Amino acid sequence: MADVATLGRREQTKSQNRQAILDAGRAVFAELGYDAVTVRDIVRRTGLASGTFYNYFRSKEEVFAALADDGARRFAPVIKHLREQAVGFESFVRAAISAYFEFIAEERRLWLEGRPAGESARVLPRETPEMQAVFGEVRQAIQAAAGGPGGVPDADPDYMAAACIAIARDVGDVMTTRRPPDIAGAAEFASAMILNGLRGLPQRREA
Amino acid sequence: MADVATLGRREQTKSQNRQAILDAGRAVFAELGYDAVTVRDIVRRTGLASGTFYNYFRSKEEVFAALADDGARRFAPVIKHLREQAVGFESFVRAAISAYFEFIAEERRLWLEGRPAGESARVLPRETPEMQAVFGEVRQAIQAAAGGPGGVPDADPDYMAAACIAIARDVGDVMTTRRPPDIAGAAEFASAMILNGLRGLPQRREA
Amino acid sequence: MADVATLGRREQTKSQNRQAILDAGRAVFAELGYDAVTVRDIVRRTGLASGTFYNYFRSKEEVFAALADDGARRFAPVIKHLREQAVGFESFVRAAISAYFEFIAEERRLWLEGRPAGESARVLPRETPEMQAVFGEVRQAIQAAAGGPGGVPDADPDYMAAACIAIARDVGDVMTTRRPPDIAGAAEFASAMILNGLRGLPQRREA
Amino acid sequence: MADVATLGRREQTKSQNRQAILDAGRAVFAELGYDAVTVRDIVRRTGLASGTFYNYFRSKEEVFAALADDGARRFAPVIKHLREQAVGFESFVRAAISAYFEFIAEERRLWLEGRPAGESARVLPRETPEMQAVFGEVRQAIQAAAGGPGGVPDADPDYMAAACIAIARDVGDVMTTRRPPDIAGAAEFASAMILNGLRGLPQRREA
DNA sequence: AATGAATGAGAATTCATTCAT
DNA sequence: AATGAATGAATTCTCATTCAT
Repeated sequence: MADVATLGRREQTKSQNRQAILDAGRAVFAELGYDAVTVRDIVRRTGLASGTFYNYFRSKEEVFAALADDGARRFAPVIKHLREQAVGFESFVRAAISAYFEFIAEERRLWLEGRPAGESARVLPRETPEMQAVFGEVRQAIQAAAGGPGGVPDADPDYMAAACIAIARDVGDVMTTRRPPDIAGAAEFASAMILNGLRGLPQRREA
Repeated sequence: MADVATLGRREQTKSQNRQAILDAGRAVFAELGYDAVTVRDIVRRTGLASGTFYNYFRSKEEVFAALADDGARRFAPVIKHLREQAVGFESFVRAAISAYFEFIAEERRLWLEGRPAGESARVLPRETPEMQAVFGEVRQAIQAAAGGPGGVPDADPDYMAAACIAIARDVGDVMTTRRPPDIAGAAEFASAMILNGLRGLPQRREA
Repeated sequence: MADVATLGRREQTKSQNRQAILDAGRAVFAELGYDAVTVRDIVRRTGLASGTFYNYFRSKEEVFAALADDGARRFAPVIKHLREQAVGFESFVRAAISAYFEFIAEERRLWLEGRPAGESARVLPRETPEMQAVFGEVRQAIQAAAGGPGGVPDADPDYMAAACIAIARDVGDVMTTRRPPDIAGAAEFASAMILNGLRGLPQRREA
Repeated sequence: MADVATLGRREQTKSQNRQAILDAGRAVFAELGYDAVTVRDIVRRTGLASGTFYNYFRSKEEVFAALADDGARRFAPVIKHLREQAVGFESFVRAAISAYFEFIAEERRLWLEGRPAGESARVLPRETPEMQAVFGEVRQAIQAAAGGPGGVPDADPDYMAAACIAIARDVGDVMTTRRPPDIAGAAEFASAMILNGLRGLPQRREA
């Protein structure tokens, strides 16, 4: 945690500083939530001088965007892999939900670990830039698959994407509040809800 | 508990100020969004002196909470009425979803009406304290009905409530971005997604 | 000098604060010059809290403008009196020039008094908001009188005003650098330059 | 003193950088005005590294001073030529004023050309370092000629120089605000004002 | 209670200057 | 010499909160 802060400033090369800011940003976004975060919070966490921040980013918005970008870059292949790996839409949904639930349970665990017992999470893992990016990927995947051969019904793709992500996100949120979180049970629930929900949807064209 | 008619003059003024602050809070939360709102914004809107605010609330958080409370009190009977009116869970879901979608579409319309064309909505109707309260009511309703005679399956009630609300909320959000919003279509989509989704859920007890 | 700063804050009434800011503004504008002055400089000088400044003015620009306004209000009657008092334009010019030169010599004297010997003036008295206002008054007076019965020639009034003020200002500047300043001599010089200069001007209409 | 041809390669580069900084300084002083200019502005314009600036100048003040020096060196012969060319003081004044007014009108025109219509000039040509230098030259010329055979009266030379320059400068400023600027008229006005003004001046010695 | 001016901590941002490379 | 990232003091401005009236 204090690693970055305890490094001498001089030793940090240029790209290390950029990374230090991103790391600090990730940490404080997770800790305080996007709106509560100030540029100062990020800077403080890096141990850099305040002016240095502005050599890399113009605002916390840019940091968030860069983080989301990073996330998208890292997760896009994972999602892609999941889709290729899976036989049919159903197995894709189950795999994606499981991966997501495991990820947020782990994030939550890490978060609670570093905290005094009384303090409860203020920010949900799914609000991190990375997760925003993942949601974007999934949305695109569903929208692309709508009405296609994968088994996704020919209903409104925006509605479908919104509904699927909403279920995963909010069931996941409930799951992470449980001690211990029942990852398998929650994943089974969310997957069933999504798959059955989609299955019964009215088709857009012809019966 | 204390009837308005039984309040003396002084208490009248007192509660008028409280109400003025709540009204102002509702307005600015809707206008600016929770995070962007400052106590000054609320106070300015009331015309009261800034110090007066602190006679009634300690922070904007308290105002928001009071508003949500108000909402809960006002909407609880509406929800109840909807449930009593409906024959079975399905017709309750359809009625509730339709009512909600109509409400947010109307809110959105009113919002856009008062704006120059270019400006897009910054705050979603469902983020208002009142809607938070409605979601709470619905959550309780579903949780109470789980596994009961109304047709709600015997699955995890927290997950079910979360999933149902999530679908309604996020499909509703997508709907309100469309010009014109297809209320009936979106309601049909969300209802089908919820009802079919729930129907296929694994039961908790027995096979 | 420290009077204002040593007063307790509480004792200062609202209008006293406004005045304190204006006084501080006048002092620091004279000391540092308009561009170099920061809001902080003004605030520091008042002993008030930084936020208090913004209860009265939005920027140093507003302070300067208020000061100039003040100056205009105070000097307008003086100029007017000078004009009424004077028989003809010539005696007005002589009186105005003398008054001006006496004023800046005095300002300069006061300024030097409070300074260590080595330090030279950084800001000319004529750059104060008050003097800006006076120049404005004089400009209007000359422009109004052009071609009229007072003896002001019928040449371009803007050019005349600019030239007269320019002479007074710059000869005055040179005068104040002399030890001791020869007020009478400089006034005689400037008056002669202005009056003879104007006298020989080509008329605008007819020979 | 050191001829360019005698400079070695290294010195060549050195003086190229110095010149680049001066050029950039001239440009940004003209564009932004002295006070608004930052060292960064100058450096940015050169394309050099920020640290390099400090190998040549210690501050923007030094750049301005060097520019003024340059100007003085370049304009001194021009002024001298004007004086030698002219028969008598009057023709010198007329020639100098005309040259000056043509110069600032042209500068103004060039400035406005590169601007959107709404934007008005922020920096006066006469505030450039070069013009400061020219004024210095003229001041010396007048001071040197005072009471001499050229027709300059035997009055206080500092006052005379100040008054003449003041008239030219401020009438010129007014002229450049007019669309189109009446160069000939303004020059006639300023020349007449100066020459008649000087003519009537009280002599210093003898009655 | 109500008032509203005063407060001062804290946020964003800029920029002259340094200094390791 | 040249480079240019790092520095951190300085500046503007906002806002929750207090408190004398």
